[in-house]
Amino acid sequence: MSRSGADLALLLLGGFRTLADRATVELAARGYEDIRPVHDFALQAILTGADNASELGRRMSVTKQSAAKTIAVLESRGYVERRPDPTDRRRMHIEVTDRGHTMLREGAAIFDDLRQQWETQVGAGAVEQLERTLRQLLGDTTTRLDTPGWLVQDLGGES
Amino acid sequence: MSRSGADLALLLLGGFRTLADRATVELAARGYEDIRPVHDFALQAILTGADNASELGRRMSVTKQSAAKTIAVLESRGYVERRPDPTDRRRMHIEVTDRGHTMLREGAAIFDDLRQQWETQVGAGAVEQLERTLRQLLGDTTTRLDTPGWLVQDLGGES
DNA sequence: AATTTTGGACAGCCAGGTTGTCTATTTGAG
DNA sequence: CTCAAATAGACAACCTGGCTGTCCAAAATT
Repeated sequence: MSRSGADLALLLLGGFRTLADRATVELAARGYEDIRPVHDFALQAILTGADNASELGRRMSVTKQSAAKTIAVLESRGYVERRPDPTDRRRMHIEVTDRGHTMLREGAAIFDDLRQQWETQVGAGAVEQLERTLRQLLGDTTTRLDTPGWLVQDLGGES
Repeated sequence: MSRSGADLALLLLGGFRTLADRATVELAARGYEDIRPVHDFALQAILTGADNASELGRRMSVTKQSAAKTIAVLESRGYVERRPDPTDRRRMHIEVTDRGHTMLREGAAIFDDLRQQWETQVGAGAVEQLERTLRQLLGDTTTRLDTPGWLVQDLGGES
């Protein structure tokens, strides 16, 4: 029964939110309470070369001002440090701290874990198939994951 | 090659964004320039019984204040009308206007169209499989699609 | 009749984007 | 070598779309 296209969109969003929300909860449980997936991804971008605000902005498809704000948050939380670039005095070089590295590792582990849970639910083949289809559909589209204010939601504490 | 769980999350988000962004563009092209999928979904909720702010809030898992804001937007754009409920003078009854109905139909058509495009890209079977898997994984989780500020993005006008 | 619940509105706050403006520095053209 | 253009970053002001808190009027319940 071919459902509507809107349903399909909702399912995709639901899938992402489920993963992201659970990851947020897990991260919080491990002591990274003030962090959401966006920060995780930003950190990853920084680690892989986007070591200044302008470049980070380009990578994440947001303005450099927004990128600077994100960096400020990461810095205040102790995940990165900023220091003047010795060769270009306009730049502030961004470096991921030890805490940042650790958080990144934990984050990746959590996501991998979630993926595995899904595999036990529907079989590894189904998850792979899902990924393959999506990859094929999206091609090389870069996904910007900006301003998901909703990632910060309560997540329904089991009060 | 089993990629990381984070990739999977990004793919899901990317899939949703692709659909949502394209739908926004299409809607705009058809004269609904000030509308994003959230409004579409809110309208749908209103149509199916959430005919007052408090109820709409419950349906969309947001506060009644937020729901009221959304309604105010929809009203100012002419998609709904508010009129006092004759039987309960606390309530403002919300009604979808003709324009609202039309927009809803167009929106659904657009999403269906996008889905069909995907089917021609990867085959109807793959899309169905993807849906089946996601449905299985998500179960009866209700997806809240609040505050996607990012749905409003430029979408890279082809200047 | 009095209390509790509910619907709605208003104010103020926050996050995370945006544009616009400005300075310092580097780069590149002539 | 000099001067113009591009780039990095910061600051301010604004917008959207959530949130909480407070408050009032109208049900609903006791």
